[in-house]
Amino acid sequence: MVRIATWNVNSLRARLPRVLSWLEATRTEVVCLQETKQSDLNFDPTPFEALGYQVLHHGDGQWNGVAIVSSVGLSDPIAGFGRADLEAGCRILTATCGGIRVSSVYAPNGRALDDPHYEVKLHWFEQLETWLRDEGLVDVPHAICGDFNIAPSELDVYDPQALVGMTHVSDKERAALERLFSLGYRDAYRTINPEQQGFSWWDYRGGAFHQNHGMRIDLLLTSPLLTSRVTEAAVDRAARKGEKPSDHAPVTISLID
DNA sequence: ATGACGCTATATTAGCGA
Repeated sequence: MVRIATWNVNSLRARLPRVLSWLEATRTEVVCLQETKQSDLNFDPTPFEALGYQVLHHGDGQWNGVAIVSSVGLSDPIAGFGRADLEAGCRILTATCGGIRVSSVYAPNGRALDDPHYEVKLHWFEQLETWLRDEGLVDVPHAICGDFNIAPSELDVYDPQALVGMTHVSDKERAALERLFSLGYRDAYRTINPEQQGFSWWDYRGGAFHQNHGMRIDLLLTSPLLTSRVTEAAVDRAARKGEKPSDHAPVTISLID
């Protein structure tokens, strides 16, 4: 059995103690991190290695930044979409862990429907789709894990009415996700839990977590060869509690061998 | 509620997140 988790940590520097204690407590085999907010030059693998993990980091400064932490091997990395001219802010990193291709992704936010960043977001998903096709990744065991900044359906937000006209729930964003499903990928949490709400992000403001005013935007998309192996999918709400939490909780899937 | 909260940068406010 192998577990794969995804966790937007909102600064790995600020969250390092929590991330390390979570790894120690759960011993999750593969963990994809997003928003490390570090450059590769400043990234220190030592504390992960001290716990028996390998780690790869892809970041260039203050914003974004993704990493993969693994105790079951970490090889054949691809940073970004594999070409410097396609790079868009260090938002995707791929490697092989225990025979599974694993991508840690941090999709652009979009900000607002009438903001230029919204088009950047949609374009990034087009690039992702093209890259997945070119690499043929849907035909191998592959998990795309990360903060997609899209809530797949109305079930995945606390109040659909309150979010009309906002990003994360628009038709174009959801269509971008649907195109990944059309390739053959599946939303592992929703496949295992067809009707259960499993929010993974709650705003820091306004007591959103305690009111469970959240969204499910952190997803693990599995290729067919992996979907058939998924036995569990769960959000670790406890990791959103306590002192200095990220505004995201980790989401974990379990795979049979 | 043009709000809240938290993180970062050669900072003492502004940009960004979702």
